[in-house]
Amino acid sequence: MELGRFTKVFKALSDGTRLRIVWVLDRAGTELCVCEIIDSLEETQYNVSRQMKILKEADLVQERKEGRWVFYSLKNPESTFLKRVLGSIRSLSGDTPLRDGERLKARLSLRENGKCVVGMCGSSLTQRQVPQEA
Amino acid sequence: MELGRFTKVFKALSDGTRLRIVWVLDRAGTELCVCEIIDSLEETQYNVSRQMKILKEADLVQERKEGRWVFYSLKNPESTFLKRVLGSIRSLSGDTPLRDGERLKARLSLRENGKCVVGMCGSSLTQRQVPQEA
DNA sequence: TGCACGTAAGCACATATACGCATATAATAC
DNA sequence: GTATTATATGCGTATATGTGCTTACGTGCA
Repeated sequence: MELGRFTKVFKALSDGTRLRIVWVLDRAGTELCVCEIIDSLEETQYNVSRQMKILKEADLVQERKEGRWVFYSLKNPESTFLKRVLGSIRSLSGDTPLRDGERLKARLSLRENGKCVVGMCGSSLTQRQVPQEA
Repeated sequence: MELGRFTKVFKALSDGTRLRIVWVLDRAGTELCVCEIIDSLEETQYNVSRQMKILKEADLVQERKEGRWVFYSLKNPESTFLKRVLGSIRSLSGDTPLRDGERLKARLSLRENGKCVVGMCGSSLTQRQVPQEA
């Protein structure tokens, strides 16, 4: 497997926001609506959207469109390399992922018939205000 | 394990030169003298030296000084995370690592009593000229 | 047709990164 | 001492990256 493929993947994972997204996707086990990721991380809409694009270009996630909604999921790792890398992320812990996981769980409980039915923040916010960092 | 630790490691591995260095160190199985790394990668002295510093700051390698020589080796992975990540790099292949490995082997054969005794390039070059890329 | 909403993209800017070059540091040799 | 050798560092610069803000796109609904 080529050098460029490796560096691309590592680069995609070298950012905190993207790492959290991958972690949450892995944790969820299913595809997630963008708004669910936004609410889980308490990040801005445009930032999450941007990072999703980078993760997609690194071939780490795939998207599925359904009406206005876009669902993202981890791509099935086609190589030992990706299996190991994704596996490594599972040992991620600490305050931030912990809270992300809790918010993810809360967001997922709002689903109906396993589908996302609410927008961002579970309310009518279009843009998020600055999230409080730990 | 903290988010920052993860991103730092991934960032350190997101560069082609550094990835090749880690791969060569892993491949060698022993500590390598800086000049052996330089000759294996056919990279400039200052560039390799710089990347070693970054890898050291990411806690991926350790150094041991002996007179004028400095030997670098992979740190023993203290976590599952690092074990998996380093394991993932082992599946690296392609032209560049292949050639790096061949040059490494050639360079290691110049050792005496398991020690590096020649300088860079096996000759008297102080600075390397531009390496030809594939 | 027009509006609302989920998502993506463009622009601006501050910061980080990679890398060539020259030079510095440190240890050995003469 | 000076010279030589192995390695490290500082400077300059081109390019990449992260992120806030605004705006555009696309779909569904009144």
